[in-house]
Amino acid sequence: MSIASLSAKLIRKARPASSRSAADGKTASGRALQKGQQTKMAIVDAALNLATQFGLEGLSIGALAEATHMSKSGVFAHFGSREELQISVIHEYFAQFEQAVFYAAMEQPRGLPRVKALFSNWMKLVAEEIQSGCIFISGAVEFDDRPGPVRDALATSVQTWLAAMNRSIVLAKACGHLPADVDEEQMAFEIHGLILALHYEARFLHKPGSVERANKGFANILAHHGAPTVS
Amino acid sequence: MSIASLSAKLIRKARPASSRSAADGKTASGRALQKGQQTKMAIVDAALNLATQFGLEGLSIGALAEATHMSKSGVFAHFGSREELQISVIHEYFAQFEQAVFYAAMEQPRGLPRVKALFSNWMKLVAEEIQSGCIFISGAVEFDDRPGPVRDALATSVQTWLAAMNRSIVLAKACGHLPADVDEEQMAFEIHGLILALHYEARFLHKPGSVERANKGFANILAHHGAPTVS
DNA sequence: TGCAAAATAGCACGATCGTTCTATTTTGTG
DNA sequence: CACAAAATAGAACGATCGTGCTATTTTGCA
Repeated sequence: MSIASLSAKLIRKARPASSRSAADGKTASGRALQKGQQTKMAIVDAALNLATQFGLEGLSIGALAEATHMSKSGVFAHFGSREELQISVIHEYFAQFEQAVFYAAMEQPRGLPRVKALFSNWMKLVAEEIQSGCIFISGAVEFDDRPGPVRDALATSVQTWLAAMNRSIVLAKACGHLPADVDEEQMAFEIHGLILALHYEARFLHKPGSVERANKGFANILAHHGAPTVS
Repeated sequence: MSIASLSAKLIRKARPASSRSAADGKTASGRALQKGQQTKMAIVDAALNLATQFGLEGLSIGALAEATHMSKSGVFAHFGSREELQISVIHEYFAQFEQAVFYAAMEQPRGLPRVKALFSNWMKLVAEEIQSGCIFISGAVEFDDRPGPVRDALATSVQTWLAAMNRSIVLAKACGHLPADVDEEQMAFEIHGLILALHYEARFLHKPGSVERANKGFANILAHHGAPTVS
């Protein structure tokens, strides 16, 4: 399953009202109203901002109500539970991540250029998140050993992205841009480490030069795994 | 400042009662009682267990009281605030970390053997923490942008350890075990990334083979930075 | 052994949280 | 415009949290 097809799946669930009314045959109105979805999107946007800063666990409905100038129950009614709100935030973050990192790199030709673009886009996003925070990283810590739908949504999103990264390396091998004996799992693991080190040392330790070190580390990984040395 | 000297500094503060009584000249007893310190150590131990599993923010005094079979106020009185409790936990974790990773590696001769031992011990500890959690990692996320004494204690501990790692690489260069032009900050950054990737992929994603990938990554880093290829 | 001080317990406080229930307002449409 | 349904607000709930205050017990030493 491609990262794109998963994204499409996430978009479902958008219009539960219309399908339910058709199934019930009870309510007369055949079309879903739009005002609700509209404000719901605004709430999720605000929630994403709060969650990136304070984490998914630090996201409270009261603070969210204040941020959106609504009442607590007004916000709550859109989701039915805090867990659903958190899941909505995860899906929204995943969609934005997919757009900024994955799709943006698809314009590059398959092979090494695309691998480099994927890393570059990923780096650029995380570098911005040094200020705001990244829920793929904070969420991993918060839901380490807390099973449930929130953890599942988080893990699925991350795994989907990491799998996409893996495939791009496999494709680079197929293109002859990387030696055929390269272990893509190993290479993706090392790249993931660079991103995590960047986030840790820059955001938490405020250590200067972390972005450069992550870039240098990527070049080292490429060189070590047999990519042609360039630029 | 060595990691050892910092550890000694952390131990201070242990006996506030005796020094205060001497200063006041009020209380007659010249010696600090021991029962309090004893149960305090037991509380910190239990708190460390809770904190590794649920994070420093997930550490509640109520749960800690239940774990130690004490009353909330009985626990609370030993620290005066939750922040002090969290700081005590951080200091205790740092002391154990220092013992298991740093001191244990000091038996190895300086140079590459000691660098390898430091990484090996670090790896072994984090591999165990796949089950329990690591407060240097979870704490970094929880106190990303929350200034205060807890964040300071956390950051100081981590920086002390990373500096020790750095120094071991510098020493390896001085011994001629690594080329003189090796960038120890770069090398330490990449090693740190491996540890973080191990913690993320093994503990959160439950991905098998992560320990082997981290070890392989360390060998790759050594090779790329010009260490003699061995075993 | 007695006595002061330290250690611990018990209780209650204010605040915040997610959630529920019941009005009230707003929306979209016949 | 009218009317039903959707959207939002308001108030209250039980639970949990850190913390302060006041007993009560335990400790260590003269």
